[in-house]
Amino acid sequence: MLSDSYERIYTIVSMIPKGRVATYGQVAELAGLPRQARQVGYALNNLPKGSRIPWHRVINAQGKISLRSEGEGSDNRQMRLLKREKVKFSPSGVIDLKVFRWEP
DNA sequence: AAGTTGACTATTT
DNA sequence: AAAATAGCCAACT
Repeated sequence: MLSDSYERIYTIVSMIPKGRVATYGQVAELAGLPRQARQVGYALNNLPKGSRIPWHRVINAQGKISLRSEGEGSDNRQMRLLKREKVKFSPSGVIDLKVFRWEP
């Protein structure tokens, strides 16, 4: 049984258009849960199995990937998926939020 | 019930 | 510029 907050978060994340990204704080705010960026991450960690939520389009405010076991390796699923969405990464692996941030 | 944890963010070192 | 600190608040144990 998932909390309502989780469902709101999943709903918002599902709305992120292809080729765009959103920060945790932004998702939280859009979901009606301001200041609860952490909760967004928490929710994504508990992603329902089999859901097609584009969790890879959610990144932190620094424009970087925030997965718990990040590691510098290029084999991060998230980065690969984002590249497939035509999202550009800086040489440092940073996404230009000025360009790719989702603005509803 | 009370304390710990965390896919965060902004501020300060 | 990068790393540590503080603030935040719901979910988890």
